[in-house]
Amino acid sequence: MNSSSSSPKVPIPTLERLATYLRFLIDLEASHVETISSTDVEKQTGINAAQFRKDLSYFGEFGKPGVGYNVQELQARIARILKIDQLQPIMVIGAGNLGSALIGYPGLTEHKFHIAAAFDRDPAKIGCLQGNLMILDEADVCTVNADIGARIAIICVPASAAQGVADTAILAGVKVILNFAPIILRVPERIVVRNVSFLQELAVLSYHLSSDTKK
Amino acid sequence: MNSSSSSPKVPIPTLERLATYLRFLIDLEASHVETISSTDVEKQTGINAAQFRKDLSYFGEFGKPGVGYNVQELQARIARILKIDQLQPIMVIGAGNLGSALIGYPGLTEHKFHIAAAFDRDPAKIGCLQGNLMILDEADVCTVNADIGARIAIICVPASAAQGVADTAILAGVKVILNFAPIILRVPERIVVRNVSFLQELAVLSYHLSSDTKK
DNA sequence: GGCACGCTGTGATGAAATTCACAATCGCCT
DNA sequence: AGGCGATTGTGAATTTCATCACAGCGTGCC
Ligand SMILES: NC(=O)c1ccc[n+]([C@@H]2O[C@H](COP(=O)([O-])OP(=O)(O)OC[C@H]3O[C@@H](n4cnc5c(N)ncnc54)[C@H](O)[C@@H]3O)[C@@H](O)[C@H]2O)c1
Ligand SMILES: NC(=O)c1ccc[n+]([C@@H]2O[C@H](COP(=O)([O-])OP(=O)(O)OC[C@H]3O[C@@H](n4cnc5c(N)ncnc54)[C@H](O)[C@@H]3O)[C@@H](O)[C@H]2O)c1
Repeated sequence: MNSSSSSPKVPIPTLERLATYLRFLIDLEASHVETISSTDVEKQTGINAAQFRKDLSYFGEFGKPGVGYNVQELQARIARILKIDQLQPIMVIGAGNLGSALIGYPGLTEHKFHIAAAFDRDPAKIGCLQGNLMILDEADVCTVNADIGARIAIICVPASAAQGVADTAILAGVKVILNFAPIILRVPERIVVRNVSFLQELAVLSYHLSSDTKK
Repeated sequence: MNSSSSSPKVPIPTLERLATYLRFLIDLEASHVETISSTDVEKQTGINAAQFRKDLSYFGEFGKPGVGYNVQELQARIARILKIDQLQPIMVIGAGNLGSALIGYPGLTEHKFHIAAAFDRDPAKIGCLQGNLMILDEADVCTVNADIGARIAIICVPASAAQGVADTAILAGVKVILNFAPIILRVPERIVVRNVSFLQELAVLSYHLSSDTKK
């Protein structure tokens, strides 16, 4: 109904699934599949066919009745919707266990995310290379980001330091934050935060063990 | 209304929030706060007060009208609901970047999760120590788990290997799976899977950059 | 060419989750 | 002791999300 320029209210779950579709389509493209129908998607991903069509419908019309969707084209259009059709620079703050894992993760580049800079406060880490990325001083976040222009920050510092580095990142021009620290960040209205909580995931799983009480 | 023994239909979002409450309560307890009201929770976490009360109401009555909730007691009861009131054994499969970060993560123990064993297929890693945990051969998952009795598995192997190790884990008696590989696992009905997808999170964030087109 | 089939896009319907609103309860203060 | 402000627990209303169902179009087949 409306083009990708200004979509008024796209449900968050739809956005989450778009990323799943994108991944799926990339894999399909690698397998040289040219066309796919919503029913095929349902068979292979378990996501309801109507759901898939409705998700796409928020952004325009993509498919041909009687045929389906062109894999390559759809993949490109979803990437555009998600603003990852060209390299999207990211800053990582905290180069400990988790931060290092992210820096070394090739999957990010595959999806056009680019870790442009990584920061830490530990003098033993500053100046060291991780892969081909040098760890920078967290005090320089603002000046460095004036060059880099990252609008996405990933926070991988201990909970006690998370609010502080979030504030700094926002000052440096970051618009959205992926937070791995187990606290709820206080940020201005306009800033979007998403939290990743392994503990939360594990807790939900752990709860489900209850049904197997027999054994 | 019904006790913690057999709750018929607890919404998943409620379970996710329970973990958040738990974390929050642990921090409160460390700050020697004894009592808290649902409105306080709203102020400090941003979660609606009625939501908080309704979430708890699925599991019985916890608070006192006019007063609020006893922090310590509530914390203990949520832990019990989530089955993490005593150490919950977990197996990790794949001791690469991400698996290693998890193995070295102290936050797990803090929440009564215990990584009882870690497996890999790489001969260079098998037999090595990470922290005080020895990496075991992935071929031994079944025999080892006969001793350990882990019902939770965390999958940290490449996407191409994920389905295989999931099958193995299920054979070994695992009931629920936390999957970090970017694929949709095919598992029997009774098995609960939760996927953690950093790319999905980043994609949702990246999408939101659109609204800041002015500058 | 025309007909029949398959698939899309979407309004209508249904389910689920969140928020509202208030009666019931508690502890405190006088 | 009794009334009052504060806070809980929860049915009802609202909002959000998922699914259904079908009109309409495109393609290929006869
Ligand atoms: N490791 C995991 O598997 C895991 C899982 C879930 C959540 N987390 C969370 O992710 C965060 C990071 O975990 P981790 O295991 O990598 O911890 P870590 O201790 O290995 O690394 C934290 C890093 O942050 C740096 N740091 C501290 N204060 C800083 C500051 N003000 N500015 C910049 N850098 C600073 C430290 O020097 C260190 O290098 C924590 O909040 C943790 O709770 C980790
Ligand atoms: N590193 C990250 O930050 C990150 C982020 C998001 C998702 N992931 C996903 O998590 C998974 C692991 O990522 P990683 O960075 O740790 O990769 P990695 O390559 O560092 O580690 C993978 C490990 O799995 C082992 N392995 C391979 N096949 C195996 C098998 N059949 N049985 C047992 N072990 C096996 C390998 O030997 C290796 O040690 C991948 O699916 C990746 O897409 C990683």
